Amino acid sequence: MAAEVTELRNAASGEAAEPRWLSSDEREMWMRLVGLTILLPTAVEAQLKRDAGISFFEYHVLAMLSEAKGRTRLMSELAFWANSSLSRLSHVVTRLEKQGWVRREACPTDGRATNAVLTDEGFAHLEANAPGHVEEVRQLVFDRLEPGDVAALSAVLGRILEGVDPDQRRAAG
Amino acid sequence: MAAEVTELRNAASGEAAEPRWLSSDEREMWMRLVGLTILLPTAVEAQLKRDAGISFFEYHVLAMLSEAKGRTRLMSELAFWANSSLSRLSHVVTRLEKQGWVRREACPTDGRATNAVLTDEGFAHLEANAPGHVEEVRQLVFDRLEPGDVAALSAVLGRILEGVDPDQRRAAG
DNA sequence: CGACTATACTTGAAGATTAAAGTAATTGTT
DNA sequence: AACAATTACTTTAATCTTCAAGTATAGTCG
Repeated sequence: MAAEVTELRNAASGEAAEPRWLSSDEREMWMRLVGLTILLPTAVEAQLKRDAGISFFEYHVLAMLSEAKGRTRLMSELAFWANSSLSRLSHVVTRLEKQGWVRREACPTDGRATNAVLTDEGFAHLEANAPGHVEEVRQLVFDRLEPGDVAALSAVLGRILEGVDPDQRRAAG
Repeated sequence: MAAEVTELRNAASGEAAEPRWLSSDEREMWMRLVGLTILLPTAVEAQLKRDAGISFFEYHVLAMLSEAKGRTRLMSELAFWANSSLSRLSHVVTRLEKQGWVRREACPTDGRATNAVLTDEGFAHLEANAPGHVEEVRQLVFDRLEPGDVAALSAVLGRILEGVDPDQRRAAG
């Protein structure tokens, strides 16, 4: 009975008795995934910084605004599309406002809310730098994929993303 | 002849005349990849911060040290394995040193170089928190993959990584 | 209607990262 | 051997992000 208790101890509490260590193939994949999460943004950022004087995150914020109708989004919506906390976004929008690329407007229907609006200057800056950016993304990513990889990768990434943020809404910060 | 010149203008300079915009499938995949590079590290970090009081990057540095022979690596080697600039690593090692998890040693064969060494306390801390970390990685990533996904993903990630840092050595910072 | 809680941000300070210089040792050059 | 260039970091300062509060408006419930 004593042995049984030992064996069941963790199972009953919901914890695995023995860690489910990664196999060497899994470990290899994980190392690559970790490397990618650091190196890919860094590489994309280098091009944008050099050619557009802007960070990847700032570019992405402008891009998400440019696609919204009226080039306008609520801060909280924009934060979601930019994978950002509200706090981070607020600081960045302040900077973008100073550059004249974004403007804040009070939301007419909700007194608490703020709309971020892409200005014409902001749109022009985005438009001017989009070709260089997509070319970089192509060279770094898509030119290295084979037919079928896009669909396969997209599906796998989608499944991982679901778990990373189940309710699809990032917490406040 | 005038038209011909126009057509060749950019081709000759090596620039694409018309940007190679992403298709909607490619765009979808890119958005997911961008989301992953932000959300996955954030999620992993949350577990480590909560349970180990350590950042993902710090954990990774300790892990890369633990696998080296003598639990020792040159700063520049460690920076490579941690996907880090030397500057960033230097700051982090200073912090880890203050916590007693890492120690610096002069390299005996090269007066310019510094070895980072994982202390027993550092190893113990890593050992204590590794199970929780791998369990989180399993839940976030591997439990969501189907058979064959590991090999396929690993291959694709490997190809992208080659382009992101062709010489496999990150520049100094 | 009035308190109470929740939502939607904004702000200020603390902590981390990046960028630019600075230091020191080593290697290559003549 | 002397000098320049390179390598391997470290350090300082500027920038950015996160964290913890703070503010104001909007719903909710008695």
